[in-house]
Amino acid sequence: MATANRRSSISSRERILAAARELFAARGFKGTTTASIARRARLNEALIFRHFPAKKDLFTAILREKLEDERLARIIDAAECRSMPVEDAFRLVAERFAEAFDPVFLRLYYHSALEDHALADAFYDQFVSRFVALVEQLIVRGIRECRFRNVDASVAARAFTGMLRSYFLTNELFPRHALRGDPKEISLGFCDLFLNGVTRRRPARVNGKGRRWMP
Amino acid sequence: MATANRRSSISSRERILAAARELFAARGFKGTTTASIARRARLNEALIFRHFPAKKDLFTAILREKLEDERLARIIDAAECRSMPVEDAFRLVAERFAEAFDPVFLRLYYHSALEDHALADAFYDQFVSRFVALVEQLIVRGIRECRFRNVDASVAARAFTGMLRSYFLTNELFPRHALRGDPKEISLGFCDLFLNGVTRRRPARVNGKGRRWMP
DNA sequence: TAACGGTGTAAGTGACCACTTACTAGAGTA
DNA sequence: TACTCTAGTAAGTGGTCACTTACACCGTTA
Repeated sequence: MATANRRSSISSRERILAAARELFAARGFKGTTTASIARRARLNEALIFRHFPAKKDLFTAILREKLEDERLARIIDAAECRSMPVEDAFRLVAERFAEAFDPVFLRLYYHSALEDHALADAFYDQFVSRFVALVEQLIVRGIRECRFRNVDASVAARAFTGMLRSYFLTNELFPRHALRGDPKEISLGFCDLFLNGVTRRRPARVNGKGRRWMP
Repeated sequence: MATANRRSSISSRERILAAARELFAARGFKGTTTASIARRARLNEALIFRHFPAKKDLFTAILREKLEDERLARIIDAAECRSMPVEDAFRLVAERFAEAFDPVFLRLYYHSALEDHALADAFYDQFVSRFVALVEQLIVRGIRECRFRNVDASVAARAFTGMLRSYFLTNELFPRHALRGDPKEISLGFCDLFLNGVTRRRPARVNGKGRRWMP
């Protein structure tokens, strides 16, 4: 510790948080030692306990930061969506989702969900379920405006958000199998599939009746 | 320990595996102690180390069991799908997925994926990626047979499998927000959405042109 | 019956971990 | 200068953990 002497406690607090965020994300709560956090933050382990009464409080502080993230709040703010055609609203929502995606937090989030941490539930309440609800409202509106079929809105909302969530989760956890391409474009591809499905519309030249067409 | 005396080593091995499976699933690898496994299996901790050289070998034994699961192998066996219309193949695949779903294993799997366990990757290679590949082949076939639009098959395959995976994952991790209803029916609902999308087909009475219809 | 091997156990053991204690260094202020 | 307050540290401490050791029990077989 030749140099490091004159450092404000604010910056050391930030350094502890940053180091802890990365380590908790990579190894989970139990898998991360306070000694390793101190090592990565390049400061003494005892300092951690000056700033946070216990290891678990450090963990909750990190999740809480996200709970107060304004960028995330913007995604579930439906205001702008109301004034545009539903189809465009879907595209906007998908793009926003791709923008807000944070791989470090994703890992933290699933770690804490699996470890049954109360804050993961809080995060779900505050963001995920409201995001699903926003999508559901859009679908209901689409049906009312006769643009959408009369589908089950809650199932459809899960389907749409599921495509997005699963895509980002898999890309992060299994990078070897990640889908190549710009995440925003792929998210827009999901929009197209969600809106139109894969089935071909009535073909230009009808050469059969019912559901049986020739290949 | 009044009674328990005459018990075969086979049954104790099974009991160790069963106890470990539940605990690892609930708390992850680091979060589970060998003492707690012994307590749940109602036997002495030292016995665990007679059957498995180390804790991690117990964990890998559990994942390996799944890797050899025949029921899972059936899902990605495309044989039966080839002889039926693509639409029906999708419904079959979705139903099989719902049948094979195992919540205990799901947790184990994501725990090990987050903890960067090599066997999680092996599981992805052996099942998940082959499942996605099967769906992708079905889509390619649907396009070739002119039943499907000319969509990007790999994106569409992720979309379809993502709906299913995300639905089951969320139901397990956030039961308070679980979608009510029979999982098989909901999976079939996803099929419908995937095949047809949400957008309404050309309406019976056309009362406008372009994309702007009246509500 | 005596030696053996498979099944089980109680009691460690050293390593590691979250957290504490008791201390130093220096800046601000009277 | 003397006091105080804050930032920082080295060296514990008690508890927990994965894993080991040494031994008991008992059915089988030579």
